[in-house]
This record gives sequence, structure tokens and C-alpha cells, in this order.
Amino acid sequence: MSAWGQWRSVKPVVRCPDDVLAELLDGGQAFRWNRVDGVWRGVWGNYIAELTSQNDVVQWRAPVLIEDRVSRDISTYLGPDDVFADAWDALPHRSDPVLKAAMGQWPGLRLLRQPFAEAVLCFLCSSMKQITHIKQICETLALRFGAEIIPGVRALPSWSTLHRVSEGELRAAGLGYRARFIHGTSHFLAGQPGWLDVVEDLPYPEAKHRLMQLPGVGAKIADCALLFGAGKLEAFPVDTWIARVMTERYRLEGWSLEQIAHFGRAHYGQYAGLAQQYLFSSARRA
DNA sequence: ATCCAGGTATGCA
DNA sequence: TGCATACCTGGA
Repeated sequence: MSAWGQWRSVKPVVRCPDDVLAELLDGGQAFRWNRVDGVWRGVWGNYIAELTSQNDVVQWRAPVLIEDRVSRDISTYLGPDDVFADAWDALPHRSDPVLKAAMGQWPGLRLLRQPFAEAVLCFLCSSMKQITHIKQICETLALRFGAEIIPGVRALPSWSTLHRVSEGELRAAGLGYRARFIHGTSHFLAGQPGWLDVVEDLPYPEAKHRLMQLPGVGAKIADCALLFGAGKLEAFPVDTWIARVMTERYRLEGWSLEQIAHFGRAHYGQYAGLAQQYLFSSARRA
């Protein structure tokens, strides 16, 4: 690894304790963060950074080669406190003891804003997988097909690059049946330049509808990509964890996944996705 | 060893 | 519409 720049606070400020930072970076929103010598090292897009929490304030540093770029965009990725202040306030934690407990457990937890194309790719890799294995697959994809950002560190491959990779090579990267979906999606996107950029800026319902045209993208993966990669905070992904915790804590026995998703958006409101993240984290660490 | 994991697409009542 | 089943692979 080449030389690293100086540590400094993220500006505008990102405030969260060490264990919440760990949950933010390595709790299933993103898959390319790892603890290295006691700090978090991660990659998103063509950015690389290290993060640590000092007195609950997040500090960063980056390789000097790309320091300017990281400096310019890291707060967008992490989501500063002032961006989430309204959402934290607007969530119905005053009237909902379940949400209140989950929010109290993870003070400062927020939603990352990842590159949209990358979020689609990572969550296309995620079905029926545990986080550790999703991370492993992402690492392999970057190593084998990604562009080098600085010596020794590679980005995730773009969709146009993936289009040139055979389904067999994708299978060999450990993707299993997901290889066919990724190959199919790369083919779809290759025929529609700019399609993802348009979808990213659409209102949530329309964006979700369009995303679900991609092979392998159902309601859950579409919601994850929109929540973590497009800033659609009303997206409410319902996976097995959320289904389990919502069923238990809101007495929703017998409800389908789609009904639970509908309940979530109706009950939590326009920032339902943020509430989902608190519930998800509290369930995973219950 | 055997089972199951942050789902989706498909086929049948 | 609504539910069961197959699909790859590796880690517990």
C-alpha cells in the first residue's frame, strides 16, 4: 500500500461510536470494508479510505495519490449528521417503543450512499448468502475483473466490463446460480447505455419497477440497491431477518413478505428504509 | 457430515 | 393470486 495522508475529521461531521461505525461499514450495507490494524479500510467506486472513530467523531485518511478525490466525496458516501438529522427526528420513535429501542441501540447509524451500479452488483451477489461470503465474492470480482485504483487495490468491475466476462468465468468466481443473473443483467445494460443513471433519478416506485426488469432483481434486491445506492430512503427491503424481527415485535404472524413491506412503509413513513436499518441491526445482534 | 444462508424465477393449483 | 421448488457454493 502506498503512502497514506493525514488523519482528519470527516466534514461535515459524521458522529457515531466505534461499534456503530462497525455496524455501518460491515453490517451488510456494503461489502468491501475490513479491519486492518485496528482501523476500517474500505473501497467504494474508485475511492479507498481508512476510517476510525475518535470520541465518537469519524476520522478518515486516504492514499496520497487519491486523497483529493476522497476528500471531496467521502461525506457524500457516509452521509453527514446534518443530512440525517431530519430523518432521525421524523421517524416515529416517540410513539413506537420497538423503533425507539432499536435506535437507542445504534446511535448515529445511517445509510451509506454507494455508487448505484455497484450496489446493484453487490446485492445481485447477495441472495441466499451470508455477509462473509458476499464479501468474499465481491473481493474475487474486484481482483479478477476490476480496474486498479492504486497499486494492489482494485475497484469492483463496471457493468460494461462484466458484459465481456463469460458466465462460466463468473461461476468460477464463486457466484453459483447468480452468475446467470449477472451475465443477463450485464447484457441488458449493455444494450441500454445510461439506463441505470436514468433509473437512479426516478421517483422510488418507478425506479423499483424498472429495476425489477433486470434478471435476478426482485423486490428485495431492488429495494437494497435503491436504499444503499440511490438515496431512496422510503425503500424498505424485507429479507429473512427483517421478516423475522417485524413478525415478532409487531405481531405480524401470517403476513407475507410483501405485506410486511407495505406495513413498514405505511408505519415508518418516508424514511422507512432508515428504520429498517435499525431493525435489521438490532435483529442481527439480538 | 448435513444443513442452511440478507432471494428470484418458474410451475402448478 | 398464492404456495412449493430448484438453483450454486461454502461455512458452521
